[in-house]
Amino acid sequence: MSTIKDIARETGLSLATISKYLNGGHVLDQNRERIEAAITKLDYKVNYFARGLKTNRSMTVGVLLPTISSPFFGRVVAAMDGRLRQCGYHSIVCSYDFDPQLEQEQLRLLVNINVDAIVFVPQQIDAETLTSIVQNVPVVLVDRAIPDYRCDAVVADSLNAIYSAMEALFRKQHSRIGLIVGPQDISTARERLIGYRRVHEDYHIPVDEELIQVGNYDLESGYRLFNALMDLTQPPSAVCVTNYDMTVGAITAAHERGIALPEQVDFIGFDNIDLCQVVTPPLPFVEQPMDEMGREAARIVLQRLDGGKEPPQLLRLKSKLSHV
Amino acid sequence: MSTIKDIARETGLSLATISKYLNGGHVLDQNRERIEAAITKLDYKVNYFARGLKTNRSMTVGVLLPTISSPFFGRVVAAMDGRLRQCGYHSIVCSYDFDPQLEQEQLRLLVNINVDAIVFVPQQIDAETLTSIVQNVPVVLVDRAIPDYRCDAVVADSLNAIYSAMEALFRKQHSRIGLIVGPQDISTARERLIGYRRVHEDYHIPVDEELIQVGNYDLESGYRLFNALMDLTQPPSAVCVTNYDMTVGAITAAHERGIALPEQVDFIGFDNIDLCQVVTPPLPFVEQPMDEMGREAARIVLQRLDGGKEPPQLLRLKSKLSHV
DNA sequence: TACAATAAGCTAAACGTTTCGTTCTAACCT
DNA sequence: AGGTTAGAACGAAACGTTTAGCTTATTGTA
Repeated sequence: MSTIKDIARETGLSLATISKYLNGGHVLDQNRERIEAAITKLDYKVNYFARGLKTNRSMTVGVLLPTISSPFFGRVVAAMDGRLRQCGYHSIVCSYDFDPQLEQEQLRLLVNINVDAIVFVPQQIDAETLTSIVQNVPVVLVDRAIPDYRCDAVVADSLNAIYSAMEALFRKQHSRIGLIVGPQDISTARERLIGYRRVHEDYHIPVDEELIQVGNYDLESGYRLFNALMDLTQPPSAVCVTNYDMTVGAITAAHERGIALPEQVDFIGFDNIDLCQVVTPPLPFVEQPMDEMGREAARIVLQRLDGGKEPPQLLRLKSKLSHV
Repeated sequence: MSTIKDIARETGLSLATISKYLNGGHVLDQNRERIEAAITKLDYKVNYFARGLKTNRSMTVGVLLPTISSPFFGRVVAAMDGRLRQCGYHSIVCSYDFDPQLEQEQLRLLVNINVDAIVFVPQQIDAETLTSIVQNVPVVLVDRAIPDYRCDAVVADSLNAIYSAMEALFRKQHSRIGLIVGPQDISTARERLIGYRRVHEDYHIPVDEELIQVGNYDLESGYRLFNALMDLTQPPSAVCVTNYDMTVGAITAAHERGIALPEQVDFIGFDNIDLCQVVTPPLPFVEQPMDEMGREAARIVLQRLDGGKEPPQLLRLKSKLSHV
């Protein structure tokens, strides 16, 4: 591996000049050419470690997700990465596979490898632990907040999303609407349930607790809980499902029972753009602003990396109902 | 941030001794305690950059995937990461979102940040480009091979997987079997098609080209191509779909048309364990050995990092048909 | 023509580790 | 008691950059 010294020797210039050029500084045209030539000739690459040691920057943003196989997070990260890349930063992704132990470990890893910022979708961790692990590195929470932890966060407005979905169904004269919601230790899943209750309150429609089914965000629970709803002595006339995988499960269950969506049971899915659009007729779904979440997360990260000292902001982005 | 020097000062020991201890060396019990105490007191953490600069190792494995939202790759990576973690290595994931430009860029990034090895699911890149980007870093290909590129690779035996799936259907007297297969620039998708043709040859059953539908591995194409098969003047009596998302699409299409799987049209899915198991009756599917692929990839990586100089190996792992 | 102002390049010190070769200490043997 | 040896600790150099402070060359202006 050749170093900056080799380039200096080859070109007859000093280390400082080479370094200056590499970092975007101005050098004489003639020297620029010489340096370029030497770089290609010797196949020089800057040493990441040496640079990091001096600058204390890695130009790298760590991303920690509950799982690596989620279309939702995949989309958010893609949007974010695109934006960061434009500014010379790169994303590095880790997942903890829903394991609370690993959640902390991976966080420690990111800190250890000196990422300049951390974008984090938390699950179990509490404010205190997070504080103790991460110091001096800006953290941006995505999709979920952590109670009592002060930092930037970008979330979708789950409460209003469900609220409008319900309103749409109320307008169509439904008053018994099934809800398949996620684990209640996830802040946004809680919010979705709150939205469900609040809209009932506001419209003076009683909530039948039987209609609230708590799943764990996977396909199987969507399938099982949709069936559970239909097996009630008094089944709902409409069902709203609140994430990607459970939407697949619920639609499959409906199809199997020969229930025509949305004619026999009205239906609103969540996040699963592909599936909801592909079925005939297309089904309405709540679409969280994935690209916007990614872009905003990137914006905040860049702002912090630029030394921004504003108080932490909680950004609540609007979800939208695909169509009614 | 405190450094090893602070620990030395605090304990009265020399840099060398602290470093030795940090790297697992033996020191007097009394000193060990002093060092430990100083470390917690000063909240010392080794500087990743400085260590890397000296050792030329990052203890980090870069993983590059076509997309970050795939249950298949997610599972493979999880298995791999678990194994690597046991040996003190960590995985760092990037994706190129099916973008050939980004595929190269991300590869360069991984090289630049000095990962010790690269695990790579390639799509478009050719041997020459890859060679020019990655030098002196062991590469392990996963799921797909690259023509003319000599390196370790771990793939599932797609050819035989499809072969056995077809045999199972032949045994049930099907002779017109639809195939929904992936893009033919992906090596394993090619193999799956070859397996389809070969088994027909071997069984002396003619191939009707109409029955071969080439999709692009997403939900929509599974849906559309299943419908295309059913719309043939002479539709197949069984259908085999060859990845996760297209399996969702195909099952949905079948359900919508009121086709009972597997009674009216026999069916074999791929990879989508959740969905195929949840439907009633459960549908057979080809299950690629995701965990094994991950573990084997890790094993090879570790072997290379340990200086292993064996010739590159192409590991072809057996897929299995869930049940008949 | 002389002088300031600007641009370009240089020297050398630092960043925080690891590691080689050396020195010190104490235990063991004959 | 003298000599040997193993174990522990040490001193110092090196890894490949960046950057502050300085020198030299060039240009424009009075």
